[in-house]
Amino acid sequence: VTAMMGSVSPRQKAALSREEKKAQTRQKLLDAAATVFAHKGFAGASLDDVADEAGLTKGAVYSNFASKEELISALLEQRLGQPSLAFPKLISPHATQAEQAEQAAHMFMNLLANERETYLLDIEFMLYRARNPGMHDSTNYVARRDEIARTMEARAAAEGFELPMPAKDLTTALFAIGMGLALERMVNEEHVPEDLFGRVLGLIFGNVQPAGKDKRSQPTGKDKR
Amino acid sequence: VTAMMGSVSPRQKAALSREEKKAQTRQKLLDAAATVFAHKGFAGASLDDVADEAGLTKGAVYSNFASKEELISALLEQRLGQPSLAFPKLISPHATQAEQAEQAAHMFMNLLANERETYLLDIEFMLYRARNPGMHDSTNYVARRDEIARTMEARAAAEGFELPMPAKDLTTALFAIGMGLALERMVNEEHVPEDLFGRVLGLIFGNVQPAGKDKRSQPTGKDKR
DNA sequence: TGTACATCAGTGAACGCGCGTTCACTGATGTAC
DNA sequence: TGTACATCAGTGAACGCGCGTTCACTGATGTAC
Repeated sequence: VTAMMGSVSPRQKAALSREEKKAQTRQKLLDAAATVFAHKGFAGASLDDVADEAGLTKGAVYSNFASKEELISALLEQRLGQPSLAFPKLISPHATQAEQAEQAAHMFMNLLANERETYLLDIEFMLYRARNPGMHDSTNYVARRDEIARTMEARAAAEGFELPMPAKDLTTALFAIGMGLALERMVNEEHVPEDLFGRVLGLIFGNVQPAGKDKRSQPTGKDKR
Repeated sequence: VTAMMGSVSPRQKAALSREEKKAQTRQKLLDAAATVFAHKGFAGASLDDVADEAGLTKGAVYSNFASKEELISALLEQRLGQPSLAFPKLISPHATQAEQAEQAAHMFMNLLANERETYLLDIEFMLYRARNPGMHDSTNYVARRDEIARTMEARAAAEGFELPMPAKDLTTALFAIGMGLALERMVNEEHVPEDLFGRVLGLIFGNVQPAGKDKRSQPTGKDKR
C-alpha cells in the first residue's frame, strides 16, 4: 500500500513534505513519551497521556507505532542506545587519577541533573528486563560498556598505570555504582552529596600504582558533613 | 488446618480463633503480593493476580487492606522495613579487611540469590518514590543505614583503623553499589560475576591504613575472566 | 452444657472507568496528465 | 500552470476488556443467658 519512494524525491514547494512532517510528529511523540514514561512508568502511563503531552491524539501514536510496546522500544533505542553516556573520552587524559576521578564524577552528576528522565527510563527498563528475561536490550549495554572499557585500557596503557581490575568488570562496576547512586539521589537528594561519586571513584582508582613512580594520589575528599 | 496457638485470649476449642485466622489470611495475601508485585510491578499486577496467588478472592484483599496502595505499603514495611539486611554485625570482627570484604560480599550475593523478590520490590519502590516525592519511606532507609554506619564506626574504632570516608556516606555508597550490582545482575547474570562486589569492596577498603601498622591488605582479586 | 442471637472474614457478582486497540473518515499533500 | 484523482497522516469516536472498588450475602466464630 505505502509508496515509500526511494531516498530524496524532488520537492518544489516550500514547507514540510509529508514524510518530513511525519518524522516530526514521530519525534514529538517520542519526546512526549520520554517525559510521560519517566513520570509514570511504562505500565502507569497511558497512550492518552503521551498523545496529550505531544498535543496530538492517540491515533497519531498508532499511525507511527504499532503498539505501546513498540513506542517504548523506539524510545529506549533513541534515548539510551547511543553511547551518549560514554563520556570518558571527554576527560583530560594527562590529569592525575584524582583529577580525572573528580572530572568524571562531575560530568556524571551534571548528566544526572539534566537527564533525570533518561535515568528513570533506564532504571525502569532494567527492572522490566529483570522481569522479562530474554528481551532484547535496546540500550546496547554491552557495546557501551565495552567501548568505555577499551578507552580506559588504552588510557592506562598510554599513561602507564594499571587498572584496579579487568577493564570490563571495572566498567560494569562503575556503571552499577553510578546507577545506584543516581537512584538513591533521585529518591533522596541529600543522601548523596555532589561529591560522593567522586570520592568513591577516588578510592577505587586510588589504589592504582602509577607503575613507575610512587605517586600515591589519595583524593582527600573534603569530608565535612 | 494449622494450629498455630497464640499467646493470649482464653479459648476452649481447638482450631484458630477468628483473629488468628484473619492474621493468617493477611499473611497469605502479603506473601502472594510479594511474589506477584516482584514479577509484574506495582502497576502491572492486579489484585486478582494477588488473590489468585493466595488462593483467595479480591474481597479478602479488601477485607484486610483498604486499597491496593495500602497493600503495597504493608508489604514494603514487612519486607524491607526491618534491618534484616543489616548484616555487617554478622561479619567476623577480627578478620583482615580483605577477609571481611569478601565475607560481606559473599553474604550479599547469597541474599541476592535467595531474595530476588525483595530486591525487585526495593528497586521498584525506589523508582516509585523518585516519581512521587514526599512519600513516606516504608523501608526505613535512614534507620537501616545509620545502624550499619554506627556498627562500622564502632568496628573501626575497636580494631584501630580509619574508614575511607565518613561512615554515613560510606554506607550510602555501599548500599548504592549493592543495589546497582544487584540490578545489573538480575538483568544479566554474567555481567556481574560472583566476586565483583567483593573486589570493589576490597578496593574501597583497601586504602584503609591500619592506623599503626603498615599492613596494606590488597585483596588481590582472582582476576581470571 | 445448650440455645438464640450478633458479629464479621471472606465470597462472588456487579459497578464504572480508563485502558490499548480499531476503524471509518477527512483534508492536506502528492501524482498524472 | 491547472485540473482530477490517489494517498495517507492524523482525527475522533467506538470497541471490549480488565482493573480497582463496592456491596449484599453467607456461614463459621463469638457472646449472652
